[in-house]
Amino acid sequence: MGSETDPQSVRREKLAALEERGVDPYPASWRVDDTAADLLAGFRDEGPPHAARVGGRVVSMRSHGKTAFLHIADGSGRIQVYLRRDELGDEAYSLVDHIDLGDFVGVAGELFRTRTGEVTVRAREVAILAKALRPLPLGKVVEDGGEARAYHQVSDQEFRYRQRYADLAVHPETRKVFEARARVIRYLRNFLDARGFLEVETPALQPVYGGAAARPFTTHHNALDSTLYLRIADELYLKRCVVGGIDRVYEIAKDFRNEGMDRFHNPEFTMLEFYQAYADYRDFMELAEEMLVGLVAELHGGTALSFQGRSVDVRRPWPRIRFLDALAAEGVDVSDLSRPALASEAARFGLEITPDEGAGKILDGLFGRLVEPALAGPAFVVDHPAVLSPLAKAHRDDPRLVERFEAYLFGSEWANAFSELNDPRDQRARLEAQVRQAADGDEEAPNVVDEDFLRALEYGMPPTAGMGVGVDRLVMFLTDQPSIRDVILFPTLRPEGSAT
RNA sequence: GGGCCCCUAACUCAACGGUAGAGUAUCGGCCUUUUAAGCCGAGAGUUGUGGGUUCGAAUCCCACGGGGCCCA
Repeated sequence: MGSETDPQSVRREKLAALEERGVDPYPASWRVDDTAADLLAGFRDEGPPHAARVGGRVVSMRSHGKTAFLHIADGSGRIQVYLRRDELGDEAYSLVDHIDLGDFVGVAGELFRTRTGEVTVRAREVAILAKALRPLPLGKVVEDGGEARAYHQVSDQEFRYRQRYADLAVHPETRKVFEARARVIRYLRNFLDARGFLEVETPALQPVYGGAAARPFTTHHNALDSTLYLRIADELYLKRCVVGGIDRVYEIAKDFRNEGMDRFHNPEFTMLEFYQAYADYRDFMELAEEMLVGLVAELHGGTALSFQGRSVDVRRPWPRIRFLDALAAEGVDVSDLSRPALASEAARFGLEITPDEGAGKILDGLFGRLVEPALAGPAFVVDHPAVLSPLAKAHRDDPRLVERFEAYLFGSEWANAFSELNDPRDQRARLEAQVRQAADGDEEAPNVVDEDFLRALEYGMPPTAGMGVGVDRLVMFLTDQPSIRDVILFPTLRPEGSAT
């Protein structure tokens, strides 16, 4: 295969040539004193020359015979390097012939400003730090008055998701998304820490799954010879913590749901859940508003947020829309919440339902079709029917409803909260009803009652509010990324059939 | 689960039933302040895979694979 101009063969040949000269193409270390960004920021035209010692990946190269310019990129940004044969000597300069785009190099020298005005490291010493055997699809990037114009960048989404390492190496803006993601998570942690919440870790491997309606991933523990499930939610364990007296508790963790994948769903995703004793869902609406307003200010300043061409203002307070009122406003008859009545309403609105879908599913479907798309600005949907929410407390004013809200943004739910159900008798009845649903074919209902959870509730759980936040989706909104795969470093993909 | 769209050189794209091309990248040559460096020259493809229609298929049809978008 290896014709002489095939990039990978060429690189292997250069590597062999280096080793023949006694140059280690993968040295153990190279002391770095500076980052590209610091050097550029700290440069002064007057005064003695500023020493510079950097390392980075070669992302562009212009060789002129006895001189060469290249740009190297480190974690902070990129900086130009200027190599002269008369200053480096023939032997050191000949390294230039063995450097390819994508190689890591170390450069020591001093800063100067070129004729065209770019702050540049004039090299006194050059070393190859790691030879790249595989070419990166490096497009050309031109700094144009602060704006980086890029040419011929890889646009193939599959490549970007499957080879995120190359995507990151080639697209600085991809890294920006993940820096923003880290800021979001840091903000959430600080937000809760500052309010006295304790961060905990609960099991990802669970003998009984619960806390949400979803099909689980199933696995097996060999030593115990027992089936275990990857958690679909943290809820039931965090409530156990509240039973134990951790009045304010939270967890940021991966949940796993064995369901379809799309722009808003990845099989493993990051969930924040937090619980506060002696609070109710109304308190948490305030908290949700504070949280999002704070995040928007943290990431963008101000209260404006744009997502995929739509712009909203997140200023408080947000409208509170009662679930059944919203459906009624669309013409749905919600006077009878029995399954037959709802099924006929669904038919009237052209919503197909299957026999195993209960009243809750139908309500959910009607709501998703008729109401959700219109919820562009921040809003709370509140007071859901009890059938939809087996873990929420019955509404103090209307026993058909529960004390629950979902926070919406850009037509999509990003948070879900209840006044938590703490009556162990009511909770048992609802969990047993779920198991019956499972027996009737509902694959999203848990198949056994979590007796240990009920035991915990029987010891007594104070009145408590709880909220779950889909962190990935929140990051999508805050970073204006169109797909959940753009905010997960290594999203789930179908396994590659054949390599290379 | 259903519908629509995409897959051509390493990258970005053209060719839309009649010989598969360009720019970048790569390779060789020249070049001591360039920056999408420049000039001269070269190599590079089982057009995602498999089948079919046709004198002839990247192009039309079918299946499969992968991806994207929309809907359930």
